[in-house]
Order: sequence, then C-alpha cells, then structure tokens
Amino acid sequence: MTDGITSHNSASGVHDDDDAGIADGPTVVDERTLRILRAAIGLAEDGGFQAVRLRDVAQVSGVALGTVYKRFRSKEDLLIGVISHELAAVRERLTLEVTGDDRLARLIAIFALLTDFLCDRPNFGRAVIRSAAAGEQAMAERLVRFHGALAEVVVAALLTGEARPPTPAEILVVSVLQRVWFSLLVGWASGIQDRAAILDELTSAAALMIHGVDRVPEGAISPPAGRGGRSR
Amino acid sequence: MTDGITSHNSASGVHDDDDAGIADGPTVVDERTLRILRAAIGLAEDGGFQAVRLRDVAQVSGVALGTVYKRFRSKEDLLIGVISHELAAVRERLTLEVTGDDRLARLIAIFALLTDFLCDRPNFGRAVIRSAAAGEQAMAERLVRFHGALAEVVVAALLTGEARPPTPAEILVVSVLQRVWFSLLVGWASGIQDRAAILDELTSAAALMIHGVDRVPEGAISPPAGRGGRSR
DNA sequence: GCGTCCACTGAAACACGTTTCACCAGGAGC
DNA sequence: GCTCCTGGTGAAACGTGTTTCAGTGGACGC
Repeated sequence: MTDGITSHNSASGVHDDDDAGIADGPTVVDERTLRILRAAIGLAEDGGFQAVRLRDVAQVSGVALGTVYKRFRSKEDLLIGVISHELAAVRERLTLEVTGDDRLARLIAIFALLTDFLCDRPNFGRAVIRSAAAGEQAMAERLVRFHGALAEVVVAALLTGEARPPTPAEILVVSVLQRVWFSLLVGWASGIQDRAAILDELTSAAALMIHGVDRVPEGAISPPAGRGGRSR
Repeated sequence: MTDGITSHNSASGVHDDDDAGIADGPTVVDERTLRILRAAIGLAEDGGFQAVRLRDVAQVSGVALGTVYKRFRSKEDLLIGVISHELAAVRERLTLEVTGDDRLARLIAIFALLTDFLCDRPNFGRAVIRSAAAGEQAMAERLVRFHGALAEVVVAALLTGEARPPTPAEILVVSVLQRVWFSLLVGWASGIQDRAAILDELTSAAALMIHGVDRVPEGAISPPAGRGGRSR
C-alpha cells in the first residue's frame, strides 16, 4: 500500500508491497514530489509528455533540476510516476460503475471505461501506451500488477451473481481479452483505430470466446486492421 | 514492390505501392543506403539499437552525418529501415516451412517462427517491439501492412486443404491471435515472459477459439501474467 | 551552542539526436 | 568548355536529457 509515487518509483523493489487495487493506492507523496508531478502533468497537457522539458518541470515546481532527478531517475520514470498518479483516479470507478444485464455487456463496460480514460486525453493516453510497451523495468512491474488487478475485476464482472470460482477457460478468456485490448490501444495510439473500433473489435472477440465461434455478430468484424477515422 | 528501404522510408506516402508480402520485398537500395543500414545493424548487435550513435553509423558506413539524415529522417526512421530489411529475411520461410497435421499446429508454427525470429536476437527484437508500439506514422503504416499480410498467411495455414473462403469468425480468430501474440511479445520485451510462455499462452488462446471453450488444455493456463524466466 | 549529516540548490558540463551552412564534385544541358 | 543543379561533405551549433560538484541551510544528536 505504500508505494506508488514515493521516491524512485519502485523499480528497485524497495517499496514493493502488493496492492490488489488497480493502481497503487492513494499514494502518500511528500510535498516536493507532488509539486513535481503536478508540474509535469500541467506541462504535458499542451504538447504531450514528449514536449515536456525537465528544466521546465523543475522551474514550475520550484525545485532544482537535481531534485527532480533525485526523485525520478529519468524522464521515463517521471512519466511512470504521473501514470500511477492518474491511474488512481479511475480506480474505484471500475468496480462501482460497471453494471449490465449480461456478462458480455459487463465485460465491455469495464474496458470501455478504461478506454475512455485513455482516449479522452490523447496525449496522456499515447504516453501511457508508449511507456507500457517500452520495456522499462519499473513500468513492467506496474503492468504486471495492473494486468493482475484488472483480471480480477473483469473476472468478477464475468461471474457476477454466480458464487463459484472461475474456470481455467474463463481466466484464459479474460487474459486474452486484456491482451487484445492492449493491442488495440497500441493501434489507437498510432492513429490506426479510433475508440469505437477498439470497442467493436473487443466486443467481437469477447462474443467469439463467450458465445462460441458460431455466434459471432456479423457487422462487428472489420478487415485486417479495423479501419476507422483518427480522432478519439 | 518498390518501397522498403528506399530513401525516406515511406512515411510520406511517396513510394507506396502495396505489396502483399510479409515485408516490403527485396527492396532495391542504393549502395550508400545499404552501407548505412549494415553499419546500423552491425553496431546494434552489441548494445542494441539504443546504444547506436548516429555519428558512429555515419563514420562506420563512410558517409557524412548529413547523408544519414538525408536518407533517414530520424534515428527511429533508420530503425524502421533496418526492421524492414531484416523482415525480408523471414519472409519466404513463413510459407515454406510451415507444415503440420492439424490446424492448430500449423497456426502455432507460424507464430513460433516469427517469435524465434525476434527472440533469437533480443536486442533487435526488443527494438522492433518498442518501435512497433511507439506510434510513429511510418511504422504504423508498415504495421498495418504486416498485420494484413500475416493475417493472410495465417488464414491460409488455417484453411490448408479446404477450398473455401474463410468465415468471418475465422478471420476474427486470426486477428485476435495476432493481437495476443503482439501483446505477449511486449511482455517478452519487458522481461516478463520468455519464448516458451509466449507460445504456451498463444496455443491456449488458439485452442480456446478453435476447439471451443470446453476443450482448453489444462496445463497451458498461466496465472494472470504468465510467469516464466527471463532468458531468450 | 556545535559538529555532523543530508537533501536541496545553482550552475556548469557532457552526450547525443538533430539542424544548419558553406563548400565541393560530378553530371546534364548548352 | 561553361553553367547549373543535385547531392555529398565537414564542421559547427543547438536542444534537451543526464551528470557532476561545490556550496548552503536546516535537522538532529550531543
């Protein structure tokens, strides 16, 4: 429950308690670190994280450049800090707002919520995706936790009302869905798919696995790389 | 058939013929560009592409730095050129070497071949994955083509011996598999999964979708984030 | 009050991707 | 042969992430 944005964002396994939550918890952060994070978020709102200069982050947050590097070992690490910080915001919404009549609808609702969370702020979302795929150690650890936590939420949504543990097949379905979703997000970040296409294809995939091969809805299947506009 | 590694790697849609192949064809390249590519590949073999300095690429290939930038508009663009170049190597192997008794085996064989192609040279493989997810325009276009071409190959493998067009569900299955594969590769690049885990989970997913929910093999299901060593 | 320690500061330096520019060589057209 | 144009060259400069370092001020034990 401790970790999250505390000094030197995990990575070195120093503060590594597990937290079953989606993000890393409310994340108690000291004043300075918080100022740095807020400065980074603020500056990133314009041109995206890529356009943020650490010198500016330092200046805006009123600390020396060296202090930024004392808290975050690299720009990438700072981004990871920001992501963890933001992720906490969507955390409880997941379990609260997800309702629906059938299993499929509930599943998709979860992914829709998260998709919106990213797609609503393209700069931020793209930065998240890019960072997730960059293969950095600190991010990889967070991703594993996120993957696990999200899997629990999705499984719970899948089994709502049924008092039994998930079958291996159901666990697999959830895992596959998460991976498909991630891949679709990468496509979105590259401008290949828009939000609607993401949910379309995800829905098709979920239907395929839940209802069986023979009951896939016709319309929802898109040619190889799901066309679609570019915006949101 | 023209494009591939020619000057200014696509991106600007200038040389953009479609090529149904996996890569972009044998890619006729002028002498200088070839030297640059080879220098980049050679230098990347040690510390990965990240450790390659463009100044060195220029020096090793015997051209001026400006010339490198004349052919490739950025380091990322150079990497994309290298990837296209290497991808051509695995191209024909895909359709030649894939055999197998049943559909599932054939499917997995294709992905295994490509997985090895990346995993055998971790530095290169990681660079490919990272680049694929970076959301750059030039790479996104290549990815779309690759996705489409690979889909055709996989569909062909799925339908070997049957003279009929694929059903929408089959197309969807292939697309989902590709996405799962990609996501697993990202996990590999982050050191979360090894080659075996990739093929394990991919096989499970394929079995799930081809044979149905009830016939998923027991062993192949891994906890949330498919554990596994780190090597290869 | 005094010494010790440690985080922060300010500023400079470094590394490397990227840009710019003046200059030159070789081929095309005349 | 002369001019023009295109593309290469060499070198310098710029921008920004990252590192380094001497100094400074507050906290804490004594």
